[in-house]
Amino acid sequence: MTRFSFSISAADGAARTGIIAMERGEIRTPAFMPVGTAATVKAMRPEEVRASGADIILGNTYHLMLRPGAERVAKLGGLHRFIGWDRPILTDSGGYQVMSLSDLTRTTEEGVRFKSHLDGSTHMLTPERSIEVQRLLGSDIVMAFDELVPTTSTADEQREAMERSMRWAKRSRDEFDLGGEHAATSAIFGIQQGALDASLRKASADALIDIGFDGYAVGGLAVGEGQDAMLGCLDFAVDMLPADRPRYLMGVGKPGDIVEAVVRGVDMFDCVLPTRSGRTGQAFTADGPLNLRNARFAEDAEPIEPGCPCPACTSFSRAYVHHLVKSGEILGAMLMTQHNLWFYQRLMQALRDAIAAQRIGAFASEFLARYRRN
RNA sequence: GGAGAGGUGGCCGAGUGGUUAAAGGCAGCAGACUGUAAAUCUGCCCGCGCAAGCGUACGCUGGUUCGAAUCCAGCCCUCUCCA
Repeated sequence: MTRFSFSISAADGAARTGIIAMERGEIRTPAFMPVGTAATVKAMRPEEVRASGADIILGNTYHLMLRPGAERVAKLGGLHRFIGWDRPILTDSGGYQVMSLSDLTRTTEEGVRFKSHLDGSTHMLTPERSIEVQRLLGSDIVMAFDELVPTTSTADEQREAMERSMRWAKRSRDEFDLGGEHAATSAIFGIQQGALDASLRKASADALIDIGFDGYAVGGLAVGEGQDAMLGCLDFAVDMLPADRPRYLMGVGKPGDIVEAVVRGVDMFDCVLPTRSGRTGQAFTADGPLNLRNARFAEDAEPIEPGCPCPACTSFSRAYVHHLVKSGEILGAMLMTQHNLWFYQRLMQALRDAIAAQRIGAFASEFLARYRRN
């Protein structure tokens, strides 16, 4: 029985590659986790997500507690059984929604009171309830309940939010430890906050380390600060987190962001881009993103990305996908999502291979030069 | 043959004297999307021009008026109902 272990097989500079071993399966790092907010990676069947190379997917506390309800999912045997995915699932704590739905929320020391976006009903999310929901879902990697603020908020607001997040991290850890069998078979990650401020990031990291977590996330980035600012923050923030534990950059990102973050020592990522952009017509390729809605693809017989081994590319032309996307056909969203998930997972495999081959620097510069050329 | 309704920019469809190059929707063209309130959102969308602006435009022709998509006359066409 392996509750949770992280073994690094190779390192190249700050970058590392390895394996997170859990009861439900191994996670190859650096890893990309497709986002399945509402108990589905949109437009994909679980076997298609797996076939793309994903070892783990992400689910969301906020959405699932509102619909269908955590207790209902638990009654039906847990999230894995409910959605037909037997590998690890990481659940977000709902902290992100505190910010993205901030006009509907009120934050106090106890937690966050918010109105459901579904029916307007009022709910309370506390660290304890967030962890309980994640336990009811049967999450493999539980995220501490945190609060993130825009990087443009005042220094006082950033400090207060970070400090409150650390108090909530302690409460999250304590609640997790009361979880009995669930605690014995799953893991919990803390989330570093502190906006772009090095001293706040350091204080946050130290607080988390003092509490002790299985893995450590960098939170509160990729929220509009721009890539330069984000990478500048990662330059110091990542190194503040324990080197022998998985480091997870939440919500990131674009292919270039992921490459840059891996170079800086990040092991895990999640992002809605491959799935959401797929549904809105954007395909990722090694030569940069393509908007398949564009008229120039109307009679293009090439696959979405020439050379790509994914099922969408081996069977269909850009012209067909262009037609499907423009027509609003469901298959268009499916094929685009499938290609994008394959692209992301192939990128992660290439990063793992490059680190193992001790050539992450060369790989990164080659990838970024080619990706940005177009 | 009789009665009625109507012809508006690629399509649908507002608009009944000036603030109308003409609402809105669709189609079209492009952009955005980073721990998913997203199969979503934003911009452009008569021609020429960077722009000010100029030209052309609400079935056709003519008229009323300082001014007409809007009022009048004739003509052409479409639809509904009655014979």
